[in-house]
Amino acid sequence: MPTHHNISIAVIRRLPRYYRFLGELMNVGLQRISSASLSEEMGLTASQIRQDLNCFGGFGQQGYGYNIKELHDQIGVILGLDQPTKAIIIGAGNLGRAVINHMDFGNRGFVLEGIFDQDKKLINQEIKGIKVLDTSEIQSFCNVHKPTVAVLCIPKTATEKISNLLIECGVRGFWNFSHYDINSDVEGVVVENVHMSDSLMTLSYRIKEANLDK
Amino acid sequence: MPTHHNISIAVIRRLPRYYRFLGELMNVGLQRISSASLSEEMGLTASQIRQDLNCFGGFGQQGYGYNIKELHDQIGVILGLDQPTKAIIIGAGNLGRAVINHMDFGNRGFVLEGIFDQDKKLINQEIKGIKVLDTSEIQSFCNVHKPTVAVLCIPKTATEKISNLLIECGVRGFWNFSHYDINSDVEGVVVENVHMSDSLMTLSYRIKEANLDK
DNA sequence: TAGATTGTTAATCGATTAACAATC
DNA sequence: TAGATTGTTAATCGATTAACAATC
Repeated sequence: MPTHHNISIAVIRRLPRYYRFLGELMNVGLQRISSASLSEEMGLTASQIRQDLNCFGGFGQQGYGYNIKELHDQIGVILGLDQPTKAIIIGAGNLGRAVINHMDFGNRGFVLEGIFDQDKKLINQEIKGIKVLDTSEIQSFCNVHKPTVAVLCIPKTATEKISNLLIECGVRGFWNFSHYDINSDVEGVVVENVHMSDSLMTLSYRIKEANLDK
Repeated sequence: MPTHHNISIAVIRRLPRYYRFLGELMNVGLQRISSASLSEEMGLTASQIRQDLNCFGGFGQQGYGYNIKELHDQIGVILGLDQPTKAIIIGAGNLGRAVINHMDFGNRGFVLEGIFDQDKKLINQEIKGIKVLDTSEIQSFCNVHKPTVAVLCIPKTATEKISNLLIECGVRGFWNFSHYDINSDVEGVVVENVHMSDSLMTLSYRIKEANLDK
């Protein structure tokens, strides 16, 4: 079981990308690949690939390269995809429903166990076989099911209050789609802020810059 | 008009966050703020804030700090939010519809002008007042409307072909939600890969790591 | 064995932080 | 003027890249 500490966030953010590319190569039927070939495939340096992988152990073999399936599966284990983490989602509006229907939680290391909303029209509806519960039931649900992670698809005005409640209820991680930055000064609480709007504005800047010369 | 070159991507990615925080402070009715106060608010160093802002010019005043509204609006201009870029969206499934309904394109520097899907059941439906067109009409639509950006909410299997078509049609930027990495070796084409799955797997890793000691 | 390619150390590069003179 | 705070240069830190000995 890999228990590697102090891995930089830059490396961690590249892991899912390695996982994805190796998965493709696997599907294509390839057995082995060198860091040089993979670097060409992925558009980064062979050095970086070897450095990254060596944070977690020697997966390669001198003179041979890396076994694609083995490396793919190992990265899956490093990411924790084999030990599903219990998750709930707060907010079943447009975005929440799209996340529920679109995301393959099972293959990303999570199992979705609860959906909450405050809208009376949504409560008791079923989405992907899970019944939408009233947000007032979050606390009692958490006491029973003890989810580790909450996906937040709620307006920014509600995020601070809800995230504090959830931390009290034992939630240890947030996948946060709201436009509010959760500041997790609480020990052991992890936040992944998605901030789609920020991403879109970044594109706006870069489009403009790319066309300055024209 | 700001025409600043060679700004690092790290700085650019912080701009929307500054914009967001300054917007909040503005709404609260504040007039001015020092880099020191803003750094506390945002959880980064005052040095970094001053460095970042100085990439684009001297917005502050010694002994006083920054005028919140002025700085907010300037960053908006830097991001290009005042000159809306024409966009189309390809894919009106769960995710596509959520993006259309949920994203405030108008306040993020874009105007959504077209929606495309290949599903006969969706074609001719209206979403947010825009009629869904068949993907076969992309080319003729682009000839007339000349959109600059395409939002891709399609499966990864379709992404390479569609993105090549769009580049031929004059599209210069992609907001890509598919699990395929568009490689924009084409001069002047900008890609913002969203990769929600990667984000989720990153959370899986970090949750696991944060709880190793337990 | 010879060739290939890793794992790992050292060098480089870039980004962040600290310091302080300039100035409002 | 004195105090505050910026703009900017210099120092530090960390991440990426290059190089090469180890080894399959």
